[in-house]
Amino acid sequence: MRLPAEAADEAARGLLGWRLTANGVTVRLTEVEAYSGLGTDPASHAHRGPTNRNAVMFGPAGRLYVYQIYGMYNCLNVVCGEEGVAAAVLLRAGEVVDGVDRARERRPTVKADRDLAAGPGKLTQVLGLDRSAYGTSVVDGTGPLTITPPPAPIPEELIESGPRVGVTSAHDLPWRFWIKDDPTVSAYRRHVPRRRTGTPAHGG
DNA sequence: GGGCCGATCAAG
DNA sequence: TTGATCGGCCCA
Repeated sequence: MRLPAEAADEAARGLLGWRLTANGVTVRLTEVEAYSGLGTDPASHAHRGPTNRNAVMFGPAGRLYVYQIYGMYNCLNVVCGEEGVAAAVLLRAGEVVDGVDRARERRPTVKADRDLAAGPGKLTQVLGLDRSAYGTSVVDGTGPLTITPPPAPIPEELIESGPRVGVTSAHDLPWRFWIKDDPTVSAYRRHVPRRRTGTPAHGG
């Protein structure tokens, strides 16, 4: 894979099937999302320009952008694109292929193995990672998370795409990618704006 | 300095 | 469908 050279969506597709290893657990990546950089993608955390939080996105490719969400979960992104572009791939879900015991210790409430890493917060939890991994490299072996390519690339016809999850803008952009029919892919939920008064949320 | 809300998850 | 829980970012 040519992480630095590729646009966010190409890097995202290319990462499907890769193995993520950290703290005794290995996950096969089954779902990702692409986020483009400054000015081009309103859903990207880098959209409004560099801040203390997103600074790593503006640096070289192959480093981890970790952010906390909803006060209690962390999400993993791999920075891609040329330095200064600030694009990244959100690692959304995967299948635990090694270290299932340790994974279950970290997520004691889970029932089926396929749910161990079936979402971005879950994936981070299972790998035993948090914001302390911010800025570390996944490509030079110095960081807690390492990535290795699949035995064979995922065939094009097994890759599906659609709108990103929980994203309020750019719903026309099919920048969520997943492996067709894989049971570990997170359930898609269309973004629903927080409702002020008693308007029914269902219908249609 | 204050207020709002999010690239989520699990339980009812 | 909803509560948990808090940092980042906008506005004043």
